[in-house]
Amino acid sequence: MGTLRYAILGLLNRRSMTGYDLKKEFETTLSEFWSAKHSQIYPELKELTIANLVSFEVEISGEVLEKKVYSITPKGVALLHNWLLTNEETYLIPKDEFKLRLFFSDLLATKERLALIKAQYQLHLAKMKHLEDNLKKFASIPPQELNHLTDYLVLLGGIKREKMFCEWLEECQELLGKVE
Amino acid sequence: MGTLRYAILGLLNRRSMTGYDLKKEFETTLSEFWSAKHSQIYPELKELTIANLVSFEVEISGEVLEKKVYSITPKGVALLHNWLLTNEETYLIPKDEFKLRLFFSDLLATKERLALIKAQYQLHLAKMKHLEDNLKKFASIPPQELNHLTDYLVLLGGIKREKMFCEWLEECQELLGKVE
DNA sequence: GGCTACATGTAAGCGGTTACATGATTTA
DNA sequence: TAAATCATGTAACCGCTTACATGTAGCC
Repeated sequence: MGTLRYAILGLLNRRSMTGYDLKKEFETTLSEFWSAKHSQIYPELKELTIANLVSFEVEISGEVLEKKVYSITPKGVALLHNWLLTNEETYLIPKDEFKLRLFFSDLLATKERLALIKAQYQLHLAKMKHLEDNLKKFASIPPQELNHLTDYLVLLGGIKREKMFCEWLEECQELLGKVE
Repeated sequence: MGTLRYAILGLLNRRSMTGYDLKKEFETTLSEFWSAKHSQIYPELKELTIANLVSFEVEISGEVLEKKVYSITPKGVALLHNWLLTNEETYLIPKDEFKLRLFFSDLLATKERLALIKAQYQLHLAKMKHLEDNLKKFASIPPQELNHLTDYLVLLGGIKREKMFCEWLEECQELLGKVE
């Protein structure tokens, strides 16, 4: 797939930044749908530079510290645009360790099984509340500006996902509570 | 994590089988929440055997073909049971290439953006219908037997996930259709 | 006789994480 | 002046996929 390169190109298309800035973007803005550690980002930037998809300028921070500010090249923009259009996805079902546990949970006592579900429910409930908190950063809902609208829609997708999990886990709890 | 070993132990705890049978289980029964290729299964079975978590007996199929029928050992059952109880999950948000595309889709024309969403919608709609079809295999809903009930709940989770995606994509279509 | 399914393995490579490694700048 | 953050890299390893490799059994 090589999706990381497009995530980086997409971010650099919004604004020029350093590898460290990119790292922070993955930790915050993109964390809902993609992630990458700096140990993956720096080598990728090297490759993208060689392929002439990005370029960098060295900036001096303070007295001596050199930082590389990366920008997307016209060739990079073209590739990014092309990737956005050619959507040959077949949609891979994400692995779900909790469902695996649930599937084999006939080995457990009813009490243990319910505890497992409750713990998972708490995780998703907390996540949902956290995401709903993020709605506050939008001045109007839905946002009028396109850039903010896509941000909003992605956040909405996360909230819906967590809500769905919570509802499903409630149903699991109810049906499995009746057993024995 | 080393989750694969528990998936295999869980399956062997239900019934003894060959590596090939396991492969088919991953392709069918577990496909909604876990997957593994035979190139991963066979080496894992080797390791599990060395660790005395499973054992095998050679069976002759036809004239000469030897197949290894694996069974879980008491030590394996104990480890599986322990894994089910110690649920130290922190819940990792699954990567979502479509959301990444959507997030950067301000580069596209409205028409192109809507086409992207529609294609994704079709994928999830088809998946949902396919999963709903699978409900037919249950004699009663909800199933009475515990074993079938966990199967049912996992399936239900998949259907709910696809339904959620469809609803979200409809909202995306509506809000982005208004732009410009 | 030919095709599909059964059956079992290994090797190369990719995407990703964890750990190793270093040093400057800012802030409390 | 100590701690947190900024800043950039490499190395080892893990989980997984794709491809390589081989052969049998059952069915039409």
